[in-house]
Amino acid sequence: MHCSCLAEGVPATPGSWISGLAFPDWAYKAESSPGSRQIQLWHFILELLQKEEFRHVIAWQQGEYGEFVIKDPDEVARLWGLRKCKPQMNYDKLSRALRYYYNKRILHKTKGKRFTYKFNFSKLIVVNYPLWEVRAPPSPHLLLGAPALCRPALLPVGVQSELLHSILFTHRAMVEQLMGQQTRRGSPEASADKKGSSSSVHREYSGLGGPRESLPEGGRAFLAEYMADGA
DNA sequence: AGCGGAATTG
DNA sequence: CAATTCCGCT
Repeated sequence: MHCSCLAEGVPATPGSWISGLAFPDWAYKAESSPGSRQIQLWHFILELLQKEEFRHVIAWQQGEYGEFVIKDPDEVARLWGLRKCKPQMNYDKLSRALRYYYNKRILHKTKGKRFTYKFNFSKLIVVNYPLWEVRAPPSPHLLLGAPALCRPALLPVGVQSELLHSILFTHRAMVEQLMGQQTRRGSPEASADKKGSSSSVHREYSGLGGPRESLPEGGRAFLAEYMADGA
């Protein structure tokens, strides 16, 4: 169904990992056990954030990389309680859970801004994924790792495809907003094919710095970004 | 609104 | 182990 990533013939040594390329620490521990793991709050947040039908409930803060605003705290709490079968959930409890993420370095609070938090995507992220490429960084927030651009990266075993999906969408959405570039050709999104085949996320990522060269080695492209803030 | 300790839970 | 519940403090 998915994950042609690891079966590409490249020896995927668990633990060893192309130098300099990594997900944030917390991205590794999503669903360690096969299939059956309880949904995590940050995962759920990411999930809501990537669907535009919740734009009025929770959304990325334009201009700030990784920063999001909970526009309707009660509704988010209700949704979260629905997912976890916790009808007594409210924003007070949910926010406590979010606060536990501070120490875990997953989130931190944006002081002064109401209901505003920020993901700690502090590290370079490079993903081996079909037909994805990001080029020249017009924004001061984005520094493209030139040496990393044309180097293949393996997905670590911990990162599951679902999470990968979320992170990819997260990146695209945030990059778009950073560029002030809501312009999409046609109608992308994962609307059509969420499940199905491995080739579900085919989207030409153009518009980031004009015309590009063709993709390296037969359809494989690499997404490379630095997140703005440090730890 | 936001923080974090403490006890509890599955 | 990641919340959930409760709550006193600022």
